[in-house]
Amino acid sequence: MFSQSEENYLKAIYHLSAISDKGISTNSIAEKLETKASSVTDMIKKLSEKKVVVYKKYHGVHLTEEGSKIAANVIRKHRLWEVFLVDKLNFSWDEVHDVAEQLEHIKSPKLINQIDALLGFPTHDPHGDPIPDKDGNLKTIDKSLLSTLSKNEKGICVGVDDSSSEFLQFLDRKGITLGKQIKVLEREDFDDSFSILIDDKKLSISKKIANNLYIKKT
Amino acid sequence: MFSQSEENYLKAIYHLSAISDKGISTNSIAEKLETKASSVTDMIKKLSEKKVVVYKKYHGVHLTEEGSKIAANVIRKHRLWEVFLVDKLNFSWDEVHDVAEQLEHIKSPKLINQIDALLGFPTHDPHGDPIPDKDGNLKTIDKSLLSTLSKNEKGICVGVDDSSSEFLQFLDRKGITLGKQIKVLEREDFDDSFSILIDDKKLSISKKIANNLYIKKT
DNA sequence: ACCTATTTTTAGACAAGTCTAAAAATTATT
DNA sequence: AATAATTTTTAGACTTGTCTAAAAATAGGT
Ligand SMILES: [Mn+2]
Ligand SMILES: [Mn+2]
Ligand SMILES: [Mn+2]
Ligand SMILES: [Mn+2]
Repeated sequence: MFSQSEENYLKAIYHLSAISDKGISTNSIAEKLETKASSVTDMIKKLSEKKVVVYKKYHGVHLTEEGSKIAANVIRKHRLWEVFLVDKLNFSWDEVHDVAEQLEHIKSPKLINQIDALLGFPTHDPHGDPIPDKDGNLKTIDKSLLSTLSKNEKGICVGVDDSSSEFLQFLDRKGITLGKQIKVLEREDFDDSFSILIDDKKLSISKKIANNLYIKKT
Repeated sequence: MFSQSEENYLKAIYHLSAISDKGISTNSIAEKLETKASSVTDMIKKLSEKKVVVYKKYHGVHLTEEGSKIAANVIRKHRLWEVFLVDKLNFSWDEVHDVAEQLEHIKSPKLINQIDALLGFPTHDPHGDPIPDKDGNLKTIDKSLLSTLSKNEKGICVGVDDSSSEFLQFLDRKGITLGKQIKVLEREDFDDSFSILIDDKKLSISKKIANNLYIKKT
């Protein structure tokens, strides 16, 4: 069995692995978990003992097959709970993360399978992130950051890169929610801002926003 | 904020207080939590520092107003989650306890209030135990152990004293579930067993069972 | 290749929660 | 009231997970 803390480390390493595919550095884990590098080194040794990560001193870690499965399962639980909170309990997408961070550690296979069924076996969480299946496999859909679209390209909002409540509430205020159709009217080379069309309304989108919103081109 | 462990101690003391109303002994807490008396003494000191129990060395503890509220709230969460598991996720009444034991420690007022609403503000858990309201008040219904009924008395099954899955599964096999009408046909003085009528069928009930099943007389 | 800046690991400490074994206090028995 | 049995507390130790400060290794720049 793995402790809450161990699960959080595995999850962090899993997420970091999606970007770099090299050994995951001690510092990057520390930053993600808001802890100190020395704590990370300690924990990594323990996880290495348990055969869920491979550790080469001074050269970072990567997950073993088993470690990867455990991490994917925690992420599966996290995202299913997020869907539950939004679909069944009227939470908004910017309120779910902290609660899911707790719920993801509940140990009961039946519980999460029943939640999965109750929700109709959803494939994505409220932020557009894919939900791993029971074996830990997850299919990534084809999506692009808004910032990579060119003038006149169209698409549907399918996800966010930053799930902070500040960003999500900002999107809410602008009327941007997942599923909405958008079209790029203009790219401003000057400040990398965008002019887009959404709900038949023209909207100005800063560089920062464009770098955190995923679009599925149509 | 209170840790998972602290919450479990408060809950144990709360439950023990329902029976004795004298100072709760170190040993009884240790037994309930399956830990050692020395560990209990340590924890009690900490809880006393935090003003949630009153502690007199060698003479046991009792909850303060605040401690009682915290305990009632944990119990409220435990029982609401149990109802959720049975009503919404097809758990049977003998499967819910261990999962609820984990879920009761999730910290999110909104979460539990929404669960409460989703369930239609239930007043009792699947074992017939009352659910405390938001202020920690709980109304006890008038119920008697089957073992206290006399010949020809009638009533409805409203609760169990022992919630172990062994006992609950035993009741299931006998066809005894909450809400069912029963009538005492005979009391055997020899072994304190009972002969009862349930679903128009005659059933023999041992002393042990009669001591763990609550009836609301009608 | 050498020096410097950065990253990572080690060493030692601490808080929370638990345990065993021994001492102290309470309660029960004669 | 004295002694025996039981309960409770203390003392010291251990585990998990964390931290700070110092040492060691790596990576970068000239
Ligand atoms: Mn978490
Ligand atoms: Mn999410
Ligand atoms: Mn219960
Ligand atoms: Mn419980």
